[in-house]
Amino acid sequence: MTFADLGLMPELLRAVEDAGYSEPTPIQRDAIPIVLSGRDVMGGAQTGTGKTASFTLPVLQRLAPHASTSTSPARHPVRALILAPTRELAMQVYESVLTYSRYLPLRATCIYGGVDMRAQTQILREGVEIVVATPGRLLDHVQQRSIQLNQVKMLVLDEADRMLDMGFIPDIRRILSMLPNQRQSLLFSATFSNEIKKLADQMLNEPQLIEVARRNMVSETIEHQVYPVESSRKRDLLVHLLKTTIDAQVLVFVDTKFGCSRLTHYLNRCDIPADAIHGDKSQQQRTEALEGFKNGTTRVLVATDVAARGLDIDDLPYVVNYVLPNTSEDYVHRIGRTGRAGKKGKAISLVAPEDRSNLAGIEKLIKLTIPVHTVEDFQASGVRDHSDGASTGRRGRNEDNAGRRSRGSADSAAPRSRSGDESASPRGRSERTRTPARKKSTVAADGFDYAKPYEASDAPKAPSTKPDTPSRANRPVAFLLGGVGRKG
DNA sequence: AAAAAAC
Repeated sequence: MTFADLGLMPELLRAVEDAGYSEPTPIQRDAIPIVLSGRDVMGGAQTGTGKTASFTLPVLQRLAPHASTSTSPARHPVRALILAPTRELAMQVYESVLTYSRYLPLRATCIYGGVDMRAQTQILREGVEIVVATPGRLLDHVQQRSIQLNQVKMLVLDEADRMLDMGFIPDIRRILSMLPNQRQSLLFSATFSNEIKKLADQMLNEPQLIEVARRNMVSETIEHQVYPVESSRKRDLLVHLLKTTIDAQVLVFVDTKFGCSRLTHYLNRCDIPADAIHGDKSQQQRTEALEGFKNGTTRVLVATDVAARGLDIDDLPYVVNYVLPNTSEDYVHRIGRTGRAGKKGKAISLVAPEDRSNLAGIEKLIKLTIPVHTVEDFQASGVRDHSDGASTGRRGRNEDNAGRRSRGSADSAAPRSRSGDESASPRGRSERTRTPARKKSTVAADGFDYAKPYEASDAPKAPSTKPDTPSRANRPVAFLLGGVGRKG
């Protein structure tokens, strides 16, 4: 199966070839012919499946008959409107439009907030056939009369479930009310909640349902890992992982904007170059941060959920949940930044005892019991009801993850940590229970030898660790990381 | 309970 078999025109085939693609992905195979036929589409697909091209390509082809080299604005009315929930996502879709429209005289632009309106207004006045936008700024332009939507014949709602979460529904409704009823509408969503179905009912006309991935499924190329750790030790565990097991680019998710900045600064203090992206940064900083990460300049990007959805980063091998997301669905989205397009990825979650129920919810959603990994001196107990201390133990089912917390007898079934740690912490202690004393094996669960000296530059300058040891270069890692028995 | 999105 080739792109030509899907009925795409030569101008688009050339652009696809230029971009280096030869074979359509499943969602492209399903969606492109249907969109070309003019039907409405309700599309469900996990990210990294080529979803964006599955609508940008046929949209461009549908508009191609209207392409014009004329400079008259009247010859370039807005014919296709694509809405996305975040600015970065809008930009990404816009880039896809640019990539595939290079051999067609169609004009496109991207409209979003946080930047000066005047340049956008100017481009809109000159006329564009395709507008990719976030809802707020689009409405702003509508009010300023710099854009007319009464010629829109194609509407795409990307990441519709996210739009719902973000309370965009009133904006969407307002925008819908300005569009002609005679139009083709495409709605893409990672999940099909009742809310989404309701929106689809109002927005779509006899839609064809395309569901490539089973709902709420996660890519099978992703390896999930859980590291049980007290909250207070998370940052040092992360530093440790970044210096040992995480040997490549990583996207680290946190729960708040403040926490995002704080963790980024801490990593930088530990000589780990890291950048941050969150909603309180200027749009320029956001754009630059994402750019640096996408082109590989930045190894560690710390992000809020602004980066949780849809962002397509080539070959991202690691995602870390420094804090578990608030909803299980968000876990699916976050980790979907890795393991894309059939590539392998690792999703590492640092889980504090208080996040236990959250973890259980995630495991229930993804129908997987995530193997627990431990690093000597960083582990915490009580993260899972009966399997704490398990190293890479693969437990078949999660049948009894819930409702067993009062059963002290679970202890006897608790597997031991791979590092030979026999004193795995008993469950049933209060949360303030410190990590109990344990044997000081120098080789950690991940095979990393703590006793081995390492570069001075690796030393974290954690304020909580005692900085008064003379020769930094010869200090054992465990000590540097504030480790052995410090909290015993 | 936080994040995102218009000024």
